Amino acid sequence: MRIEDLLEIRHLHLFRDMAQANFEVLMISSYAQAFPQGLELIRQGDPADFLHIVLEGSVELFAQWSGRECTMAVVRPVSTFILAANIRDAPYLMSARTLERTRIVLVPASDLRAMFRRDTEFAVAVINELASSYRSVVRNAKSLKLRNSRERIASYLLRQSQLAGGVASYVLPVEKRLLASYLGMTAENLSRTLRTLEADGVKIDGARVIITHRARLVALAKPDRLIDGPDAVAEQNGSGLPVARG
Amino acid sequence: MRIEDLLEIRHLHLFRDMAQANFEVLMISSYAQAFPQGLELIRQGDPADFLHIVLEGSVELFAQWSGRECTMAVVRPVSTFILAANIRDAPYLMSARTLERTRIVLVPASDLRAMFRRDTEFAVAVINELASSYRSVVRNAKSLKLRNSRERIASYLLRQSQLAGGVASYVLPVEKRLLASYLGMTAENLSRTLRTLEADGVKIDGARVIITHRARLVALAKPDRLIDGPDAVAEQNGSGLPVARG
DNA sequence: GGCCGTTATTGATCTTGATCAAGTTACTCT
DNA sequence: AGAGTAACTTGATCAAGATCAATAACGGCC
Repeated sequence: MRIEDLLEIRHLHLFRDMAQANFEVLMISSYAQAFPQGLELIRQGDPADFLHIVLEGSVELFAQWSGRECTMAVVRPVSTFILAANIRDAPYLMSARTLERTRIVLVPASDLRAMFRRDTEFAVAVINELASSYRSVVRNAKSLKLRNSRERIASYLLRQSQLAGGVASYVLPVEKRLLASYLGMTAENLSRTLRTLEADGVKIDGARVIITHRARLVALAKPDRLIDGPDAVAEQNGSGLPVARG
Repeated sequence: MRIEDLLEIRHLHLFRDMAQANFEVLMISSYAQAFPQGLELIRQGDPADFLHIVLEGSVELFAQWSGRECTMAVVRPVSTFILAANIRDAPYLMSARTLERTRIVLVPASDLRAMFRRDTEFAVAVINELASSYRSVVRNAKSLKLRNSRERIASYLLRQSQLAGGVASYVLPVEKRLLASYLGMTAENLSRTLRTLEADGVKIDGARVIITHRARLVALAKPDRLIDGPDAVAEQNGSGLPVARG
């Protein structure tokens, strides 16, 4: 593995505080690998052998049931995914596929499980990471159960604006098809609703979002810090869609 | 606190493996308290000062937004809830109210956070608890996004039957109103759908469920271990509704 | 037992969102 | 550049589920 990769991984909350020697032990049995676009990295139900760290590219986490499929999250560099399955030594609950050419580091799950018994700082980091992930999914479930699709779209658009620094205009970080699935609706419905949202203070031009009347959009979205954050770690791990850039 | 309460708490996965001395440290600053029915124990957004352990009774976890409300889980003895908020030292994402007279032990969150730095076995237990809770919520989100309400009801009924030991007849462990909210639908819709499910192998008589043609119900529910479990810890913590008794 | 408030059911209607079916635009690949 | 594919949009229709309204059943409580 490259030196610069090791440094990036070392900067993750998960690995930041552990002893250098222990970090090296973990990394010695890990390896980086590049995957082409559209490759299924993980199939739900498979045993969780490796913690995955995305170095470059992006990965979609999705779930399947009875011939249906939905997007659960998109993971961007540099962050880890499916930590919980590794820890429980249980089958993956989600599948994963690359959205583009992606470079990933694979850390053997057995080494992880051994390590947090030996390194307290690492154990604490794992605890914090899991607690954050848990809270992210709870937020997500709240949004799904308490909001209708119009409100989910509005709050998503608003949150992306905040994450990009409060800008009024930005580009959607993912395809609309995928966004629709993430928000729990069909692509057609997203498209239609985006159009009707022009009356509520946001204009869509292709992948570009322009907030024309923030107050009106806020009145519709009713953003709530207990659903929409801010939550420092939520956007870094695999529990949300990636951040938009202005 | 009573000796028998301490013993029950000690048997929880979370506290089972830690050193006795450390357990006592945690318990010395904790206290048990009884609450009447219908009391709001926690309001979402409040700072997470205490880990809650239910000794007797039952507690509903619910979420509110914009005047709407939905049930997220029901916690039964003996188990803990809102561990993640305590760990993150962050506001509660969910509210909690007693469904009946309930006895609860409150453990100061600051003591918890100090303790998993000192006791590795406790840290490992916290890691396992959080990983399980995370997976439970993911299962829940999958069910909400991939299944329609008819399928959610069918799989819920089937799962309860399994949890009660594979019995063909059992009593619903919660009010239908609450079940409807947990499953993400209105009470009217649950009522109506339950009726139409008679054609699919399950009969409802008040709170009693009688599975008349299991194969037919299975064909509709398409139970999936990656959504419906089994998952040893899921039912013990605050991530699911309680288990039915036959 | 009978009263009262809550929960459950049932029916009628309405809204939201899904589905089906074209079209159009955008992107990729050679 | 142009063909081919995939993504997006738009319209028409349909189905699922919500809402509103009224009644029925249940569960505590004196």
